[in-house]
Amino acid sequence: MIPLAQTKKLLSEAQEDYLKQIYFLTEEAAVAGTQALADKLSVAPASVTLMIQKLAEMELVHYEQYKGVRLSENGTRAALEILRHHRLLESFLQKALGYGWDEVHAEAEKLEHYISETFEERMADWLGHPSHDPHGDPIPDAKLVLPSERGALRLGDQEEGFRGTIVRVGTQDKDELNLFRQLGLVPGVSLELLEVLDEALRVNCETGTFLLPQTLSNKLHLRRERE
Amino acid sequence: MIPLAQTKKLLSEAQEDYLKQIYFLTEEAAVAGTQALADKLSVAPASVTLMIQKLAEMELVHYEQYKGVRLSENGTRAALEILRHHRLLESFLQKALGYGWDEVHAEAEKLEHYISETFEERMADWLGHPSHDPHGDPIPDAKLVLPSERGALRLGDQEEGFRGTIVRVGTQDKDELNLFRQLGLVPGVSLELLEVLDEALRVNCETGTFLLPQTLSNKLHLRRERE
DNA sequence: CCAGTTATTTAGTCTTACCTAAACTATAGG
DNA sequence: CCTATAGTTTAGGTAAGACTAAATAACTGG
Repeated sequence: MIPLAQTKKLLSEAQEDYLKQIYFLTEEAAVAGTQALADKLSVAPASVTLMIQKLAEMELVHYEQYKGVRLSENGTRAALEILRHHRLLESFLQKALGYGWDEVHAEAEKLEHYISETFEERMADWLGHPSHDPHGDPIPDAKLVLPSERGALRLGDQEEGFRGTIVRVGTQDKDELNLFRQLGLVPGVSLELLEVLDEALRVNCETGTFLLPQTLSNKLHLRRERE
Repeated sequence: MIPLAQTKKLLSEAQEDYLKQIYFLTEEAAVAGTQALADKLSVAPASVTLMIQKLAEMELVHYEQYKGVRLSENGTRAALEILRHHRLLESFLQKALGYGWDEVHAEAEKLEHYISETFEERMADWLGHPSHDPHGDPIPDAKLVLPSERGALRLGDQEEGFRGTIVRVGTQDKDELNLFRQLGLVPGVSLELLEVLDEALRVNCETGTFLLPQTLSNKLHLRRERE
């Protein structure tokens, strides 16, 4: 009488980090490349290949040599679980423990690997089962389903004259976060796209008018405002 | 220009666990023996010797071959830090997140190694800087000073007729904790020592009269009640 | 005070988990 | 078709932590 296959976790911190990065990279590109992963994780490409092979053996990823890697169903589940941990932690640290907007990430990054399902659940209860974290990033629910993001548009894709409300600041970089906050570009703020330049956008909001480089403007997600 | 020596942590989970156990064992016995540590940590004695040598090199313990081991000043600091993490976590999980009396330990045992000083501090704030955790165990303060335990007596050391109030249930064992709770022996409860037998004590409290084996009665700490 | 027992340490291995450099190989774009 | 680039293989390294077996020290009871 063999017990049910363990959907349960036995993943190391490193393995979870690989899965998370594969998840992020395949949000845009179908498959994740070795080099891109190596950059994100600050390791040599050879290390990535090795780890990917291990993850493939565990059936957490689909892997084709020289082609790239993407998450399997189990891998996606694992990644979403980590994402849920991370984003609930960010919310909880901020709302329950008074962490600052830029302090939460590092702590969540560590703890996401070590909290139990119970901890996850109790945080969700405490927070009232939020659908988004303080940066506007969507939190998978207990069944690991992401809230639908209907109407969320990337600022970088819009045309001059576009007006919208920021719903998400899609970056984890501490400096970028601080910059956004200093510019007053946080979820809830209304904004107008004044001019599309070569490498930047000119935008206007409550706190003023700025030039926003493409790299940054692609990280802002907005909901269109009816004019 | 070399920066100040790092009193800061670079200890592995295993190392921290060794330090913690040495701390507990030397609460009663001046030095901790290899065998006792091996039992507590569920490893072979040889493994303990190896680790102790490593810790001695790091100047976290004082070690004399064949004699035993005790914490150095730095080692004590490290152990108290972990203890503080653990006990704050137990309190916080219970009070803020509604964990049950027996659920807290396992989670705290894991997380104590990974939370930051910030997390520690914020929990302490949230809890109002408690001096004791839900089991009555003392929590070192931010400067790692333990609250004085004046008047706390071990039940096992008392004579027939002794009456006192439980202030601490000094065990981490899940089954023992459950037993104590089922008997109604939790901090705050008043109790009378009826009879001292060979291997057990007969005690009486609100919830009834029981025979308590020595091994258990040594774990109850009480404050004498004025008659 | 010595012998047998027990506790402790040494020595030599093992495993796991990651990582790297260097050499080799596939692939896709000109 | 051919080469630059991205990806892979190979071989090897490190670090942590554990184990067994054998040697040695310490304790204890006669």
